[in-house]
Amino acid sequence: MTTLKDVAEMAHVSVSTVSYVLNGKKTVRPETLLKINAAIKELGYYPNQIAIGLKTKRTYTIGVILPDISNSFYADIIKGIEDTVHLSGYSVILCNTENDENREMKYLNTLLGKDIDGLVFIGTGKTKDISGKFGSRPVVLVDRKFGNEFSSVSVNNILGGYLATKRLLRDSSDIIFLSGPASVNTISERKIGYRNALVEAGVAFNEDNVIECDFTYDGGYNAIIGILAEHRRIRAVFASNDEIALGAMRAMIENGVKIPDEVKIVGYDDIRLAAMYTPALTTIRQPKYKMGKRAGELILDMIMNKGGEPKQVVLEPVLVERETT
Amino acid sequence: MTTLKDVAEMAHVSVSTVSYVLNGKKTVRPETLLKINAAIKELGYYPNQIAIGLKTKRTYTIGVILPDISNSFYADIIKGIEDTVHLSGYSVILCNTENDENREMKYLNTLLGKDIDGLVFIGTGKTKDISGKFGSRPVVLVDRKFGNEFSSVSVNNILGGYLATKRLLRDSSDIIFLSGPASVNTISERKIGYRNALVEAGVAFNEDNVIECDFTYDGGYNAIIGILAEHRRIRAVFASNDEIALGAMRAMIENGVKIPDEVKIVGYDDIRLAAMYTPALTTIRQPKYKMGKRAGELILDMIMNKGGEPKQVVLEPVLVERETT
DNA sequence: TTTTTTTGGTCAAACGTTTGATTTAATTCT
DNA sequence: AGAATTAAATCAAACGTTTGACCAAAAAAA
Repeated sequence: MTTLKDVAEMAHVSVSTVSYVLNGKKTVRPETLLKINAAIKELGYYPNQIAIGLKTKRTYTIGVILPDISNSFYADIIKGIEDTVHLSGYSVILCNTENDENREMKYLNTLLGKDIDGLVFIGTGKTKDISGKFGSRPVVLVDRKFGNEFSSVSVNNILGGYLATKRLLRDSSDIIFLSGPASVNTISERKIGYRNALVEAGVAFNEDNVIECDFTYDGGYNAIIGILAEHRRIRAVFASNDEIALGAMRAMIENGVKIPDEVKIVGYDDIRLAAMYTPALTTIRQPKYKMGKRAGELILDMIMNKGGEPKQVVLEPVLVERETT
Repeated sequence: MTTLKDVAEMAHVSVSTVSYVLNGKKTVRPETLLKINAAIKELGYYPNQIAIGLKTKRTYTIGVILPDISNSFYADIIKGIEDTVHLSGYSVILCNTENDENREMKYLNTLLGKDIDGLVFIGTGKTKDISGKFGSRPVVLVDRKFGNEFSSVSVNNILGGYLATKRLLRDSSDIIFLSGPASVNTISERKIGYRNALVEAGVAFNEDNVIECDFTYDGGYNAIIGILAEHRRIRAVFASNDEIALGAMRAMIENGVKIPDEVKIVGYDDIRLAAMYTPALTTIRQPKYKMGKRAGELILDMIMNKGGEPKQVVLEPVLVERETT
């Protein structure tokens, strides 16, 4: 490895001179500049970020903790983050928790030791009290919120639920809500939106119409199979994510119910599959990439300006209409 | 930030003593141990990895360069990598090139400066000569190969093409190969497998049956629409990835051709959608997660054992049969 | 008891930078 | 030409660790 010292020796100047020109903090005589540049090139020198980090307390690295990178929702978010921060010279450390709180804790500690400049945190949601877990560094929460203590970027889930339900209401007032686990915050908000749309339209909210199922393809599938087994008529379904919707559709197709002729469906998220399915799924699009982008901007801002007041940015979901409605 | 020095002062010992106990490199009197541990706890001390890295030349960080994290193929790979290396205390830096060679170059330089311990590289494929780009650190290539100069983990694409074609051959000898860009290595290997299966079965290889299309859903869709427009009869399709297959299916469904009754289809990759589609797609599964896992193991091995001979591991794809055959 | 060995601990240099303080050289002003 | 100013370059300490060399005291061997 070539160091500043090697360069300095070759150029017959001091280490600090080289450092100064590298950082453009002082001017030097044109000829010295030439010598130094020549030496740098000749030796193939590049600065050691570790040493710089030790001195400056800036690592140009941010950590991202998230539940599952192979879930396209999170993949899109991290892509948004990486895309924006890399423009400012930052790298991102990926921490995949697999929804395991212990692993989450472990990563938190690792990252603290690594002296990251900032952290984007998408928790498992199992840990309720996260205050004081981050030390004093900039943190932004994504798709989660804990009061106003931390900066966050989230999307308006109440609106999302409302939009979906309202669309369905055009065709039927009997709408089944295929809910994920009610304990998850985002889900319960979607339910509120669902309810709001209902009461606004003057239709009674009926708890029997909300069915709590696994947050998966199979969850949706089984839920519909269950309903069908009761010989209950289905007219419209709002699924709290797209995979559930797809599973539900599968169950219907298998049982010969026609979509969208007999049943209308709207999902949530707008994952890649949604548009590729046949029939293509109407859904509430989450601005995933944008969430990541805004999170990246927020964290960069906090790093540059040494904190400041926590900011809450909330994005708006949009209904994208396709073939299931 | 609390440092070793703070701990040392509080425990009334020297800095080195604390360091030694932290690393378990020397034994100390039980009472000193107690004092030190107490001080560590009291101060909430955790070691500064940057400083450690500077001294030891070990950052416990590996870089992963890949074309697109929002592509589930790569997402699964990086998940495999992260899962395995994190067990040995390594973090991964994510570098998303967006298939841009300039960005790829930039990341390479950044990572060199960061003093990563190793690099997993999934190039854009546009850069042909990658020798000498990595300096001397451990590198493993995934899903790509450049002679035997570097360690690599890849999957046997010839076998994959063969397996798919052989399955299709059971129903028809007229098999269309929806190829991605022929310039990509993995694709051309799949084509070789396709050809091998054909000749083995004594059916003539017909270049008209291989259709080069975009490596996307739309690519597959358009290709089939094109064929249908020529009133050409389709009996079996081997698509070089699942998205192409899905697009192709869409085109067929729209035109009333029955799958699998009239046309059999097999895709490639086994992405998440494949199983969720209706009809569920028969496909060649790439062991994505395992590829990542093996890559992680390889890089760890190289780090521990200071290099050694480059190893080539090649994994086997498997046919997973679903509803389109 | 004296010498040797072991145990428990400290010293100080080093890793590759940055940067305030300082020195030296070059330029401008009388 | 000499003094004053400015520009260019250097010194040396610091960042938080690790680790080979060293030392003192206690334990074991002579």
